[in-house]
Amino acid sequence: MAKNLVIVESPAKAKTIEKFLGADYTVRSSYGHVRDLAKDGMSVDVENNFEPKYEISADKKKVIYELKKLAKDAEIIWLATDEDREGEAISWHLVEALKLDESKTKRIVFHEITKPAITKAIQNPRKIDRNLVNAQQARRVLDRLVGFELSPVLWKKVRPSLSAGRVQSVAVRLIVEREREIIGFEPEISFKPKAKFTLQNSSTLLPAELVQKFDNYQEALAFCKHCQTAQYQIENIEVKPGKKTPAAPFTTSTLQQEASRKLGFSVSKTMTLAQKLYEAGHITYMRTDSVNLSELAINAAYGLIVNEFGEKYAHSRNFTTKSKSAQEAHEAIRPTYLQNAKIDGSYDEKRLYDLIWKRTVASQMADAELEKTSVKISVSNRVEVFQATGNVVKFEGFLKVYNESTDDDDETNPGDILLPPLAVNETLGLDEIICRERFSRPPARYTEAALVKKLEELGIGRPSTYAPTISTVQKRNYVVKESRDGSERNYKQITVTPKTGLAQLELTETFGAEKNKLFPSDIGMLVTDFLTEHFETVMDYNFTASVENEFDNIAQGLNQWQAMLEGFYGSFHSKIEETTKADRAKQERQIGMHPESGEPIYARLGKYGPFVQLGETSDDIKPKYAKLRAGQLIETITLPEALELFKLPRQLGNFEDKVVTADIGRFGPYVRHNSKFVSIPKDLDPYEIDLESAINLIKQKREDDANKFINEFEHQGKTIQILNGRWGPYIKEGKTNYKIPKGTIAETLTLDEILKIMDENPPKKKGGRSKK
DNA sequence: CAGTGAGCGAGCTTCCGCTTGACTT
Repeated sequence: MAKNLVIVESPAKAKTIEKFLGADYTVRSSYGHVRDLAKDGMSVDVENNFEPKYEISADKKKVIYELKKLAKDAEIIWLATDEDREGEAISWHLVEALKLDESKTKRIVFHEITKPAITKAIQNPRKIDRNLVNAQQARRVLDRLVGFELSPVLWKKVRPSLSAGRVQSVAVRLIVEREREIIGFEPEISFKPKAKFTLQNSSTLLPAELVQKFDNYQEALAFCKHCQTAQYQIENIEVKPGKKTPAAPFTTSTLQQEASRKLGFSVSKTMTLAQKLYEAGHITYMRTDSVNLSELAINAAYGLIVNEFGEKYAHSRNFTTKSKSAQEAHEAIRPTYLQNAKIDGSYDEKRLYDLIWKRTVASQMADAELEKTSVKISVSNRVEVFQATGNVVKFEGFLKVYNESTDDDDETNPGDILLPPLAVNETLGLDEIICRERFSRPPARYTEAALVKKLEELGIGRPSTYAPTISTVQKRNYVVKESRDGSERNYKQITVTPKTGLAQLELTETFGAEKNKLFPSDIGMLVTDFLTEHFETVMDYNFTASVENEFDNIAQGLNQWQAMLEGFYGSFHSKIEETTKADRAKQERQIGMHPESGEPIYARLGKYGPFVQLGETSDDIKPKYAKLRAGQLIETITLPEALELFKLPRQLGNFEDKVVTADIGRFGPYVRHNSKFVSIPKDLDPYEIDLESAINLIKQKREDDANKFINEFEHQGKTIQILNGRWGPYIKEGKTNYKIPKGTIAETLTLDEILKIMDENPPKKKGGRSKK
């Protein structure tokens, strides 16, 4: 039995460290937190100094059992959890849960998994920092109080099963407010002429853009008319050196952003892949807020760059974190072995690794040196000037391997834009002017990764919670991630060429198309409004930052954790009591009147979601209802859109003595006949479809269903069918489906074989994990 | 599965941060 037991948080880390430490050390993992506030109820005694009730988490019982056994026989137990608030608390909870003897327990910390770092840590043990632990308890208890007191208010005042919390509610608020900025946005129009000039000594054309812009069509037209006969001359040429510095190595947040922009990965996909890379030993820990690289890594990068690209490409640097909330318990995300430019793995794992490798190497490379040339071109008898810009990369430096993307625009790569040789006072000829109407753009909707970036800037959430938070707000239906088609609009354009003269055109473009963006739902907007009205403090974007400040004070021993909670809870709880007496939150808007009947039309949020209502509820006649379509909001739906909704369902006529209707449901347009549903394909329209096409669809569906049938058996009075489904053959008994194992030939299965399969492949339960 | 939109009421829902798998689609 080993003399020493070392406990870390992650099993992959344990494996690595064990190799460094040798036979006298057993290294095990706690798998994160082992104890938490008891699962049911508040488990915080607010009457009694916020006494927390902790319990060993259900999934950690076994871990604790194993660790207890090992601890009993060890001479020294080294608690090597992460060096941050949560890590310190894990160590303390381990002491409590394992009932460790303080005299044989030591606390050690290291930020990087290298042999010198670990050896040094072993030589410098300390005691558990109780102040830091208390800061964590304050954080934990505050989050429980906020979440478990706010959520029930929502159940009563809005709808059951909703949730609110310090992090998720602010995340939703960001999306709601951004949407409202977009709704209220009035685009400003402008006209900015772009020209191409001919040169005397060269056949290449010189592209240039007017520095000024016009804010109405008449001014733009007057300018373009003038340009037909104007003289053009180079007024001056300015050459400015510039440089570009590589971005810092990846943190969780920047990795998520770049993987989203460059590879199109969702935040959770990035994390799943990174976890795989980490477990395979390819990269360092992937949940980190640090941009720090170990000395070992910096040296390895230097050697590699000198070797690969030459000495002048190498530039060792260490980056400092901008984020104030960073706790920096780990290194930045980097390849474990930089010499491995390629690894084995799935296609996406390789792509993510490649991104990490390039970003890390580039961060240790020289600045790129650029040269920006700016040429001003005067227009005779006008004050406006055209400008041509050229960009030349004089020395590519880090750009040789990597260039960071931005959210704003597609044109991010500063490739060379070469200008032909030019001289001051040189006269130019006009080849073409295109002056098109431009519309200013509203702020962009958040992508998942852009939301993570914003949350990090506000200090809200941690690397381990960004991905879960994004999935929570979607699970609660506060937010949907969607792609939406844009709409069309007209724009004016004036073109001038020497040959064809001046032409005025009216053209169309699509705008506002969105891909994988976050949109708020009606319920998300309602909950946000309700919470901001009653709980301004918690919903404030600075709430987390200010409580973090107080946690820091506790960690430094300047304040007592219960005292801090007392200060918060008093006013918070009285707000809760107050709100319990407040009115139910509801969302209702009168859109207008029906143009023929004069009945009022409302948009409302009901039990089953948002809908429009035609007529008053109090009338003797029942009002007519229709559900809102995906993408429509109570806040923005218009009268014509509402009228359109009432046109469905349409009765198309009778087929086989049963009525045929067309409507749009959750899964898109459908035709219904004899309580059977048939999807309407994209090329047909539920508003237009006639009885004949609908009958064809029904007949087609029947034929498909007939092909679906493979076999049928009777067993104990029940019918068991073998059917062809979307994912191959399956067994159907009543309403339950059973999977058939791969490689089984469904056509020849006997009843006995089928019963055996049904027995071995029980149907999955609905609604996720059932709790005991 | 996609019709619903009144009311009653039992029993339930919920937080954030650490970690992995075990799941489905």
